[in-house]
Amino acid sequence: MSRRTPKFSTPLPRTPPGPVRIYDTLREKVVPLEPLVPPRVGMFVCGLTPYKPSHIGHARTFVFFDTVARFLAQEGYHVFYVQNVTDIDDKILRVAAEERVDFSVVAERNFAQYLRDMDRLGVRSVNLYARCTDYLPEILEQIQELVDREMAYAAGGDVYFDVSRFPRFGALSKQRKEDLQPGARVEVDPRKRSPEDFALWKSAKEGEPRWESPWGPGRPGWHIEDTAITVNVLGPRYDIHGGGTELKFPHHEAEIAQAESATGESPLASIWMHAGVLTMQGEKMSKSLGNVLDLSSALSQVAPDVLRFFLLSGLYRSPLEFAGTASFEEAERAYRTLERPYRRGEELWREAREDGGPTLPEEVKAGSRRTVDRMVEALRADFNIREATAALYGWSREVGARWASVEPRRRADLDVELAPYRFARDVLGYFSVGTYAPPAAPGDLLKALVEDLLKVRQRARERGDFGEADRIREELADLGIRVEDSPRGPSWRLERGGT
RNA sequence: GCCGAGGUGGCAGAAUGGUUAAUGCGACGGACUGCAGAUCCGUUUCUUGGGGGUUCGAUUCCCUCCCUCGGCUCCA
Repeated sequence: MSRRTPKFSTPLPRTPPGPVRIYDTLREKVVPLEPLVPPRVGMFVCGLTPYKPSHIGHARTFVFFDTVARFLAQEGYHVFYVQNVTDIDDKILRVAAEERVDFSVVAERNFAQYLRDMDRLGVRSVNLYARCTDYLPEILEQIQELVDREMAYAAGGDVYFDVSRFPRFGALSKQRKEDLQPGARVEVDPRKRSPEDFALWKSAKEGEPRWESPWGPGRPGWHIEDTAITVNVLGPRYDIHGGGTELKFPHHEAEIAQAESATGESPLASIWMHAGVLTMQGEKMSKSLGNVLDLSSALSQVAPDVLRFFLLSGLYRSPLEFAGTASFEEAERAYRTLERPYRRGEELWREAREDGGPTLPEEVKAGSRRTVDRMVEALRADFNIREATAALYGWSREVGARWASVEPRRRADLDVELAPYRFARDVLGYFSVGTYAPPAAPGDLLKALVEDLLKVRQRARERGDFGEADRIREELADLGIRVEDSPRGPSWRLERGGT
């Protein structure tokens, strides 16, 4: 596949080539994406530590980077997207100890749940989920390399990275060593030579899981797995590193220090992307603060497609405020006003004639193309999803009037009119993610009964007995069956949570 | 204290050194409908946190003050 080849099942208007521009935290400006080995793009995003079920704050980051990967693929890049899974760490051990089970039970249970939730949200672009515990040889090798180069030192079974040997430490987060407040939030380990040093290897305490190492039995520190994984999977340098903004310091600084010291190559990642946090009542949603909404609870309150839409609203770099149910309700209304015309268009497409070419006026075809162009341009400008969505709203107004009529249509025309929606579907994941439970799977018996009732109602309407007609409609509504009249006759569907 | 990101209409939330500051939600009016819904059309509200500066012109650039959020070794 060459660059710029659309991946769509239906032809999409060609958008003129142009670079994707992304804000790079390290350089503090928007820079063009220039892959090291075009058209390949290597992308790594810091994954989660599955010690608890994940929440909608995590989902924001991962839904966003899923969209990044989808868009880059749409732009013709061959994306390889890696996410790590920190399946061994202090908190997992703590939970495992409480439950009296092996740490892997806790990690695998929560990770499996995470995968199910991500699947429901339409996150499907990750090519490799790399578990820390699957990379012990690579981790040990990288630590050894750092020790050999005297960038790290062993101390009582632990191994620490010597930050004083890496002057660029702090470049990403713009922190100067002297400005840091050691111990501001976390106790300083007395075995470190300097407070800013960080652990590469932690010696095993009594009863803890352990792996053998030249420094004694223990387990990897928090930061080392990511670079051991990326150096081996993506190489010493790669194109995009993503993660939540709160990981900038110290985690991403540590990654840079480790990888660049171990490989001697720089920069580790060409572009550092940071997704803003999800806040709740003005505070970061955080597992440790406890102000979290678990993904599974969220998905019991709101349809997955609406949740995805909500998480993608707003600029990815800014904080996104979650105001509880009100946020979901507003997102739902906003999303459905896009979804309704899309569904209508696809329905018309299914009913349309297959033969013949497009008959739409040129300005309609141009309008469709302009809309897609505007969406592509918005996404190329540092993933402005909001602007891309605004373009789709504009297009919805245009097709809304045409699609209200009952004239017969051609598929070729509808392909043109649907192109902007299909772009949103494929790239942003709108309209393609699960909606409320039974989408419309009424049994045959129910179907027959409802259709019969609607015939009775139609006869009542025809003889002007609107009282009876409305009564039938209301009674059906009470049963969760929604009836709507249109020039094409009545239609009905099961409401959310309906029969 | 230090670093970073922000403060835009009733709400959410974009954008730009220069015509009337997107878009959505809400509200109001109209068309369509027996009614409702959906759809379409129109209206509604901000002069862009306070102050100062640069400029022919700033919401957009600079300075300063106030406030919010994130980070300063648990965190997506």
